[in-house]
Formats: sequence, structure tokens, C-alpha cells
Amino acid sequence: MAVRTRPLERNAERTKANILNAAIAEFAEKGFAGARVDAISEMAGCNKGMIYQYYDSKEGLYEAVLAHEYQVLSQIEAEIIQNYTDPGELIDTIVDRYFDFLIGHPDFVKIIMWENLNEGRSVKHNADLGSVKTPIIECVREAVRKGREQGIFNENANSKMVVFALITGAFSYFSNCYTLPVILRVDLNHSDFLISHKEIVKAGIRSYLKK
Amino acid sequence: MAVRTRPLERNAERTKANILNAAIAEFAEKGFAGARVDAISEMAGCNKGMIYQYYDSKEGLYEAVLAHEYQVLSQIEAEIIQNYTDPGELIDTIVDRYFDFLIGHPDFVKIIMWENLNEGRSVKHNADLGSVKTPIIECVREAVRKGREQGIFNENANSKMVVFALITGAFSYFSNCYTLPVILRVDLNHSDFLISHKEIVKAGIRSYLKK
Amino acid sequence: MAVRTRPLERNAERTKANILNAAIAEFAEKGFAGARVDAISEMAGCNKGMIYQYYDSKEGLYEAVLAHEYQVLSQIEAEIIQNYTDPGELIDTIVDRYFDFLIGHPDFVKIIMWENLNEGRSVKHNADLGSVKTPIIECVREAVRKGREQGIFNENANSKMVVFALITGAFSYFSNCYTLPVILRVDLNHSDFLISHKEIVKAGIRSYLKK
Amino acid sequence: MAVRTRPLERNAERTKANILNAAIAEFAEKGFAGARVDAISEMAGCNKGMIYQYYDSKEGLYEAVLAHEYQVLSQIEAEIIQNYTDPGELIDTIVDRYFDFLIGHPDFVKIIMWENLNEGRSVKHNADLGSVKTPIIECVREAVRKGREQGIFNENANSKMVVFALITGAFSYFSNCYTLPVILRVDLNHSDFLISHKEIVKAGIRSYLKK
DNA sequence: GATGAATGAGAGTTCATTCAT
DNA sequence: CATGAATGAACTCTCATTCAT
Repeated sequence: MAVRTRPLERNAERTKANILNAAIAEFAEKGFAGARVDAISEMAGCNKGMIYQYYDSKEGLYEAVLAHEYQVLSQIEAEIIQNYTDPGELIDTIVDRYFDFLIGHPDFVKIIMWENLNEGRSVKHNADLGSVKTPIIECVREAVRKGREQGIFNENANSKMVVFALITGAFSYFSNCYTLPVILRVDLNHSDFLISHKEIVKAGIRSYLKK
Repeated sequence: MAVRTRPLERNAERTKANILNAAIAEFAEKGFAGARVDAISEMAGCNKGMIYQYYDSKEGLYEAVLAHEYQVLSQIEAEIIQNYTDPGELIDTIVDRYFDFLIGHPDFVKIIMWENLNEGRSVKHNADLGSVKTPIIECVREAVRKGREQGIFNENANSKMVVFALITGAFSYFSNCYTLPVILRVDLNHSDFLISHKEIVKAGIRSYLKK
Repeated sequence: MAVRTRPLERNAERTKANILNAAIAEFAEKGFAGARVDAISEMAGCNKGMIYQYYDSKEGLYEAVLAHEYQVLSQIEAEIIQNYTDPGELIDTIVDRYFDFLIGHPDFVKIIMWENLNEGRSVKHNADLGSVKTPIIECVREAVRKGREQGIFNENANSKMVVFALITGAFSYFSNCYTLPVILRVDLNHSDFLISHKEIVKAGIRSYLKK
Repeated sequence: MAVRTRPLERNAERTKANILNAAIAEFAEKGFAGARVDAISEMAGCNKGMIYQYYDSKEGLYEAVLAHEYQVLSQIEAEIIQNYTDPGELIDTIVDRYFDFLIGHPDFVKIIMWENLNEGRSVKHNADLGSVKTPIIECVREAVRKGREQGIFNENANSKMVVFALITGAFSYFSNCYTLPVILRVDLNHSDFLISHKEIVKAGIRSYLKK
């Protein structure tokens, strides 16, 4: 059983994946403008030319990264959905899961935030990104509908508002995570902080739905 | 009949201010990496060399912008503080004012967000930025203290947590303002949306403080 | 029941020919510097490596193209030559035939012109190209000799001068075919133009030979 | 009278002119595709960035070169025009002058020829180039008109045809000047060759006009 | 023989920064 | 103080060529 000392195998798919992963890390850390194609190729352990062969341009690679991230998101969202008898509990659970997802995917968080700062240029340009499946929207809509049926949610409650509060509430933990701790002299890594933050988000949503 | 022939005298200050304002706009729109020194000098209506004379480097200019923004923030914060007999009302008012401030200062919002994405590098590097006066912290602390004294706030309530919730809650409205509307197919400019969002933030904080 | 399993057997020659034809088209259109090896391999419907296997390098392929074109030229020239009792008529016929050849072989025209602009580098480097058989030279020499014998051509007439006038006269119709029509606002495709041009070339040569 | 040992003067116009001259030489020698921006900046004795400051891109520089060459041409053409009582003599003179001009401007010749091989792309793209003043056309038209008035030129003679014959006849001396001498084993530098060639061109035109 | 993934040198272009004027 | 020409490093991208399969 001969062992290859040099795994210099020519594997198009693997190379393409390596590039994508390297790009995710680089774009997450530096943003589009700050990212360097050279850095990506080095991280991917491949030649710079490969990037252009597989993704056409820095812009093309960036859009591939964005598309990939949204794909990951929708897959994860699909996992979040479960059956709960109590709509309120379901929404609390979704909040928890969404926080978990963001905490577990810091690159995703940063890329989405860079994209927002770039005024969603790539999201707009790319029709595909706009039509990404977002199961969470459906799930929340269903929960809100049930809650209204059961008479425990406000008749005027808009499920989109809930999704908005949920997503921004989760993202917000990261959106000021470098400047605020300096000013407040607190440590975001302390678990109590996160727990309290999640509680506040949930309470806000609960309040919106109640009455 | 001595004629003062120093028409350029105050240009120095004006030029410096022009540069700073141009830099604020450019850094807000493009971030540090995406910003162009040429663009700034053109917007400022001055020569590129002036930037280096007054601010040493692109980095130096960026830090001046950051310092300026925090200065603006602390001044505005000072205006927020008023006397309210009811601590709960005071906090609600602070939330409203903070939202108003961010809506009225989009450049500030974006610069803080870029800074966070850059992992607060400049905040850390610059000792001054860490010691910026933030009246809002004092104000909230006072309100929380009073609320606890009056027995209407939770004994364990941490005023820093409130500030954190307040600031992230306000920022969160902008942090996903380009991608979320595309996915949710909603219009953030509709005033109801903002009102509901503010209510949710306030309710969250209220819930944290109560009991 | 032996089945011949060599379906690729003659592909070698065919592939080589495909490459050459693709190269002719590409070099004609773009010149040596502007031509792309990728484009050639794609046009040839083969792998890029084949080009290097058969022709060593882009330069080698170019020289093969050049050699091929001269080969074609000399073959065509051979066909031009026929017996004419009247040397003057023979030369007129050669002019006509040469024009016909160039019009029918635009790639040849362009490649020769690119080569001239490159200062005949490849012609010089390649000894073979210099020794290509050019029947037309022999033919014109013979016609001029006969004409002088018959006393109808000038004693000092140099057959090489005639060949030069003939070839440049024919090429000249193409050498400015893109810029001149723009400036003169004429349409070279109009057949009268070509007819007049040929007449002028013939008349020039006739004038040179006469007396 | 102090002599500057380092004429490192900052002279925008001179730099711009240096770049243009260097570009003329480089594009003439190598064509658009073969020319190197680095080579041009080195020849011009300036930084590469200057080229982009003054001419935007390699393409922009090329077009500036083309425009400049046509400008030179039209200026030279203007000098050709003189008063001749005999239209035939005038045309002969124009032929001579045109040959003189091309011989004296080898870069012009090559650039025009490269442009033709590139199918006049830049000529088409650039409206200005199409509307360049070409006094020679006017001059020939006048001569042809006079000749017809005097009854010595053919009534059907088209002055544009004459210009075409004149220009292609002159260019043709250069269009095959590298490959033909190799094949014919002649030396184009020998003055007799040029003289004979000019005579043939003139005779062709004369023949076209006569009758 | 044939493929196409991979390479590296180098091309065009941008940009923060400096410096003569 | 102010200008803008000039610089050089670095960036994105291309392309002839090689090599494992």
C-alpha cells in the first residue's frame, strides 16, 4: 500500500472548494475592498490563475462566496424548524437557534455585515441571491398564524416584523462587538451577557406579539 | 493705510475641516480599505498634499474621523439627558433620542459599523478613543439607580446591559438594512416598521429591568 | 473475429492539421502577439498540450503556419504559369491570377503583412522560408526574356522589378483597405474599384517594360 | 550661468510629449498587442503611472498616437499643394512628395499598417479620426478637374481612384519590404529600385487618367 | 496519444505617498 | 500654505507552458 508522499493530486473540485473556503475567510476578515486575491490563492494552496479559471474575477469569487453563505443559511434554517405545540415557545426556540447559528458561523455574520455596508450591491446585482429560500420566514409565519388562531397573539402582528426583530436582534450582538466593549468596559465573552441579550430580544418579540 | 494681506489665514482651519468632512463621507461610504485619498481631496476641494500635511497618512485621517465621530456622539448624548421623575420614561426617551441621533447621522452609523468589522483595530490602537466621554452611560446608570431605589427596577439590573441593549437595538435597524429588505420583501422606509422596531427594543429593555 | 481497436490512429495527422488551420485563422486575425494559444486549441477542437507536442511552442507553430502559407503560394504560383505566345499577355494574366489568389486567400495576405510588420523576423530566422520555390519568379523571368528577344520589351527591364511591382501592386489593395475607405469615403467592395486598380497596376508594369 | 546637473524638472507637457513619442516608437515597432506599457514608460523616462494619468489606458494611448499620426499626415499633406499649370505634372509631384513623406516617417507607415491589420478598429471607434482633414484629396480632385477641363484627362476619371492608387502605390513599397527582398534576393535600399517603383506608380495613374 | 488542471512570469492598472516648484 | 507632477509598490488579471493522470 504505497503512500503518496506528495498529495499533489489534481482535483478540480477540491481546488475550487479550497478557493471558496479561503475566500470566505479572507472576505469575512477584510471585506471585499480589503481582501487580496493573492492572500486567497495562498490560503487555498493553489495558483492565483486557478481563481480566475474557476471564478472569473475577484467580484465573481465574492458573489460565489455570498451565494454559498446564503445557501448555508437556508440549510441551517431548515434544521431549525421543528414542531412545537406552543407558538410562543417555537419562536423562543428559533431565536435561540438563530443565535447559535450566528455564533457558530462568524464568517457568515461578517460577510453579511460587509455586504450591508456595501449597500447590498451584490445582493441586488445577483438575482439568485434575492430568491434564496429562507425557511425561517415560512416557519415564523406559521407560528404567528397559529398564535393568532389560538388567540394568544395580536391580530395585527406581522410575521415579517418578527423575523426582522429576530434577525437584527441576533446580528446586533455582533454588530458592535468591538467598539462597545471598549466603551462600556465589559467582556462580551462572559456568558451572562449573551444570555441577558437573548432574553431581551425574546422579551421584545413577545411583547410585540402579545396583547 | 496698512492693508492686511492675509486672505489665506483662516484657510488652514477651513481646509482641515473640509478634509475631515470629505473623509467622513468617503470612509462612511467605502470603509477604510475602499476609500480613496484622491476622492477625499477632490471632495474637500483641496490638494492631496494637504491631507498628508494635516493628517500624516490615510490611517491618520481615518483615526481623526473616528475621534471626531465619537466627539459628536458624546456631545449629542449630553443633549439627551434630561430630568425625568420616572426612570422608565427616561430610558424610553433615551431610546427614542438614540434612534433619532442615528437616523440623523448615517455617516456615524456606517463608520462605527466599518470599525466593528475591522475588529475595532483603530479603537484599540488609539487610547484616546477608549476614554471618550459617554454621557449616556452615566445617564442610564443614574436612571437605573433611581429605578432600583424606587423599587420599580430589578435589584440585579446592570446599567451596562441596558446601554448595550439600547445601542445594539438602535444600530440593528441599520446593520441589515440592505440585505434583509431584499429577503423579506419589505420596505424599511415605511414609518410603521421603525415604530414597531423601537417598541420592541424598548419592551425588551423594560422586561430586563422589571420585576 | 479480430476487431481493429485503433479508432484514434489517424487522429494524429488530423489533429495536427486542425491545429495548423486554426493557427492560420488566429494568426491571420490577430498577428503573432495578439494570437492566443488557448483560442487556437479551442478552434482546433483539441487539447492545448497537443500544440506543444506537435509544434513545440507558439513560435514554432507560427513558423509552421508561415512555411505552410509559402508552400501554398508556390503551389498556386505553379498553377498560374501557362504558355502564352505573347509575353505582355502572359504578364497581364499573371497579375490577374495573383489578384485572384490574394482575394481568395485573405488569411495568406494578412499573415504575410503581419510578418512584414514584424520585420520578417521569422523569414530571416527560418532558412527554409528563404529557399521556398517561387515559380512566379521563373515565369516572369522567362516572359521578360522572351519579350526582350522579340524586341517588344525594354532591354534594361529587370524581371525582379516586375515581380516586385506585381506583388506589391496586388498586396496594396489590401494594405490600406480599412483606413483608406474611411478617409476617402469609398466602398472597396464595389467591383469597379478593383477593376480600375488592377488596370492601373498592369499599366504601370506595361509602361516599365515598354520602349 | 548655473547649469542644472539634473534636469529633473516637472513638466507636464514635456512628460506627456515624451510618452507620446515613446508610444509612437513602441507601437510602430510592435503593434498594439506586442507593445508593452513598461517599455513605453521606460523609453519616455517617466513613471508608468504617468501614462495612465495622461492617457487613461494602453488603448487610450494608442488612440492618441493614431490621432497624432493623422494630424502629422494632414499637416504634411498641406505642404504638398502647390500651383502647377500642368495637372499631370502636379499629380506626379504629389506622388513624389507622398513617397518622400512616407520614407521620412517610417513610424507613421508602420502604425497605419498595424491599424489596417487590426481591421481599422480604432479608426472606426474614433469618430475624430474619420473626419481628419486630408488636403491631398482636395488637391488631387482639383488637379483632376483641371485636367478634364483642359481635355487631357478622361471624362470618367475619378479623383478618389487616383488618391487610392497614389496612397496604396506609396505604401506598397513598405508593405512587403521584409519578405519580398528575401524571396527576390534584391536590396530595396538601392535607389534605382525606388525610382523604378515610383515610375511604375506614376505610369499607372497616368494611364488611368489618359485617353 | 490525449486531457485539463496547475504554474509562474509578467502584463495592465491603481493608489498611497513624496517632492520640486 | 498650496499645488499637482512624479513615484514605486502592490494589485488584479493574463497567458504561454508544463505535468500528473
